[in-house]
Amino acid sequence: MWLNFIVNTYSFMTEHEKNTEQKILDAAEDIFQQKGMSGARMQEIADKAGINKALLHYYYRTKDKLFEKVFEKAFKIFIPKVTGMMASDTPVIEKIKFFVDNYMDLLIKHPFIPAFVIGELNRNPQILVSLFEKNVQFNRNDMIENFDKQIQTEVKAGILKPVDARNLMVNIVGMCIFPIVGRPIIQGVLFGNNKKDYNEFLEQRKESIKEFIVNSIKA
Amino acid sequence: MWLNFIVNTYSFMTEHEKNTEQKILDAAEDIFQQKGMSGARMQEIADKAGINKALLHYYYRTKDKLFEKVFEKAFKIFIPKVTGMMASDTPVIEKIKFFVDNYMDLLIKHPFIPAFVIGELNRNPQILVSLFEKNVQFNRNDMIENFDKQIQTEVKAGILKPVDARNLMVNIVGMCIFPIVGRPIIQGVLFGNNKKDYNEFLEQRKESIKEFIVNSIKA
DNA sequence: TTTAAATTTGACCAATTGGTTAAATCAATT
DNA sequence: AATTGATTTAACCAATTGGTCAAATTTAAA
Repeated sequence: MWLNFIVNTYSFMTEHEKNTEQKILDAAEDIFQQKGMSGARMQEIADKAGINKALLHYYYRTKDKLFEKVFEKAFKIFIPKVTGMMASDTPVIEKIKFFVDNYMDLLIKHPFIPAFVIGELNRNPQILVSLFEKNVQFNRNDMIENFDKQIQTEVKAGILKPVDARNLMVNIVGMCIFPIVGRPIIQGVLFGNNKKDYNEFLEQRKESIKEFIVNSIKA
Repeated sequence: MWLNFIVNTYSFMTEHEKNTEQKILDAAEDIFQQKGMSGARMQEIADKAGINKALLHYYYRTKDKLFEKVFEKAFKIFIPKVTGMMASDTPVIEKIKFFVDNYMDLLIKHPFIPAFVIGELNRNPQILVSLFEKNVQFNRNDMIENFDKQIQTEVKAGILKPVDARNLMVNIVGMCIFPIVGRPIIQGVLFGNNKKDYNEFLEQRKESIKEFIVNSIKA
C-alpha cells in the first residue's frame, strides 16, 4: 500500500501486503547486516525477497529509508532493555548476573547485529542523534545515576569493593560483546577455527563472565 | 616505479617515488578505515593523496590490492605483538598489567583500526586465511599454551584463583577494545557526548581495568 | 644533449548502481 | 461485469564506479 512511506504497519493491511513487506524487511536485514549500508545492493535484497527491484522502491522509496528501518530495529536489539530490571531493588550482583545471562543469550541469537551496529555508528555517528530523539526511553541518565547510587550504597554497606559504575558497565558489556564481534579472530587464533568448540565456549562464557565479575567486585 | 605490483619498498627508490607511494598509502588508510572496503572510493583516495586517479592504479593495480595492503597493516597493529613479553618469566599479573597499558595506548593512538578490522573480518572472514599463512608468527598456539601453563602453575602456587586462560584473554582484550569500538554509543549514553570527558575516561580506564582484573584473579 | 625508462595526466569506457515510469495484473466494491 | 485503486513488473535512465590507455612530462643515465 502506497502510504508505507509515511506509516508503518496497520491492521487494515491484508495478509498478502504484510507478507510482501515483511519479506522485504527480512531480506534487507540479512543483506544489510552482512554487507553494511555501502556494501548492500538493492538488487540483492530484491532477489533474496523474491520480488522485483522496483517493488522495493515502491515500499521503501530509497535505500536510505530501508536502511534506517533495518538499523533502528537492530539498534533496539543491541541496546538491551534494562530499565525495568535496574529500577528494582535487587542487589547489584544479582542484577549483573541477570544481565549477563540475558544479554549473552540475545547476542548469541543475533550474532551479526553488534558488528553491524558498531560499524555503521563508527562510519556515521550522526545516526545516533535521530535515534536519541526518537526513543525517549533513552533518558538513561536517571537509570545510570540510580545504578551508581545503589552501587555506592552497597559499597558503604561493605557488600562491594569500591567500584565506578561506568567502568563496571563498560567492562561487563565489553566482555559480553567482544567474543561475538571478534569471533572470526578469536575462533581462528584460540580455537583453531573449530566452530563447535567456539559455540560451546560462548555458552560456557556466561558462567565465566559472572564469576569473573563477582570475584572482582565482591567485598 | 612500475614493479611495485610485485615488490614493496626498496632502497633504490628515489625520495620522490617513496613520497608518492606513501601519500597514496596514507590516504588509502584514512579512507578505508573510515568507510570500509565497499564504502571507499578510489577517486576519494586519489583526491586525498593529491594525485590523479590513474596514478593510483599505476601503483596498486586494483582496489582489492590496495585494500589488502591497508588491511594487513591495520591487522598487524590490531593484533598486539606480545610474543616476547609472554616468553619471559614475569608473573602473570605483571604481564597483564604491561599488556593493558600498552594495548590501550595503542588503541587510543589508532582508534579507527579495531572497528575497521572487526567489520571487514565479519564481512569476509576469508581474509584471515591468507593472513594466517603469510605471518608465520601466528604460531600462537605455543604461546597460548605456555601462558596457560604459567597460569595453572601460579594457581597451584596459590598466587591466583583458578582461571581459564582463554576466558581471561577474551575478558582483557574485550575490556580494552569495547570502549574504543563502542565509543559513539558509550560517549553518547554515558558521557552526554562530551569528547573531552571521554578521552579522560579512556586514559583513566587503564588503571581501572588493571585493578578490575587483579581483584578478580588474585588469590 | 640525447635517449630511454619511469611517472603523471586527461580523456575515456564498460559495468554497476539506485532509482523511475508506464503499462500490466490483481483484488475488492459496486 | 465494470470500475477503481493497490500491487507488481519489465524496460529504462542518469550517475557513479573501478579501471584503461595513449600521450605528455619528468627523471636519470649515457
